[in-house]
Amino acid sequence: MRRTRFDASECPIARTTDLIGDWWTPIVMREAFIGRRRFDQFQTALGVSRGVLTQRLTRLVDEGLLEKRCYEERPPRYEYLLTDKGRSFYSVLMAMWRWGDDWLWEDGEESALELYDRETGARVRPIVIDENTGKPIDVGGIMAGARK
Amino acid sequence: MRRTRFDASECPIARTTDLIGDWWTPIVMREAFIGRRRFDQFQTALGVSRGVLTQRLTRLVDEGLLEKRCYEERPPRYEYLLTDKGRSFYSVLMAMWRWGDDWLWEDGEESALELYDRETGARVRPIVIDENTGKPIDVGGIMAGARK
DNA sequence: TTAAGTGGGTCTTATTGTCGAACTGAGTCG
DNA sequence: CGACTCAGTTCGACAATAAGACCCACTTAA
Repeated sequence: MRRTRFDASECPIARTTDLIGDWWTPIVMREAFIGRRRFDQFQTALGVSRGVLTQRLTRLVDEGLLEKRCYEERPPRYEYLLTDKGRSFYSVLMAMWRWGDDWLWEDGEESALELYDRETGARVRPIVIDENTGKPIDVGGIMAGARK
Repeated sequence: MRRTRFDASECPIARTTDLIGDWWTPIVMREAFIGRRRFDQFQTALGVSRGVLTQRLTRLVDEGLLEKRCYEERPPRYEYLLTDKGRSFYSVLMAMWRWGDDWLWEDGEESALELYDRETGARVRPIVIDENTGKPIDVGGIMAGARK
């Protein structure tokens, strides 16, 4: 049986899950944000099987998060660049970072990595708020409903 | 071969991926936020195979996002409740919502669902910012580095 | 001019994961 | 008694992942 697809769901969470729910995919995107571009850069950085990497990069290109560009004709060489859609996915990774950093280390243990502002060097802590009111998002205060 | 695990990675994104990278898992969490509690509520709402649902709920309990509680002794009946860790995962789902809503509908088409403030009824648009400066998170401005 | 190397993949085999449906089992209801 | 409910477990078929071998177009070094 084919794995259940969510890409035609009404729910944005489900559609996003369909795209990034493949094993490795969020981590491939992370590497793209770090600046990796070429197949072998991804492959050696991640140690992922070449077959899986091919499938993931191809899907991310198909979905428009990455763009495959030939940067050299002879011999033919390609690179994978972030598109606007791909770049804006950074928010999701940052939300994942924050939650993972807050909850996925044992008490006493601390994650070794932190986020910094490239200009000021200040520590950055991602948080999800409502763009309109500036209030933090919390479970109780929000509901989903039909578009008015 | 066993699927590659990221739960011991140094990177919070990778650890989060390990947890929610299972097919169905983010959607099970979504249902928990909607208020589902019992096995059959999840199962009929989602149509997921019962075996997979069992595995997902068990893992979410093991990882501390849900708590399994017996709410009736005779006959024995259980419910799955969000813990603090689970509730705080809402941010990640909201970031996924926003990105999916922005990018996963064709031009001209619009998603049918929106988020509303439960009190004011105003539309809510999640956005990820830096908690310290209030500035939106963007790719260029941030770097990851060793904890100082 | 052949040998080794590089970038970007494909192919194969073995193992895991997922799907759908049927089955189990404790307990309740009529 | 038989039917029904909740909360799962079990099963066989099919899909996805891992690891590594292989391939091909070119380039560089000997």
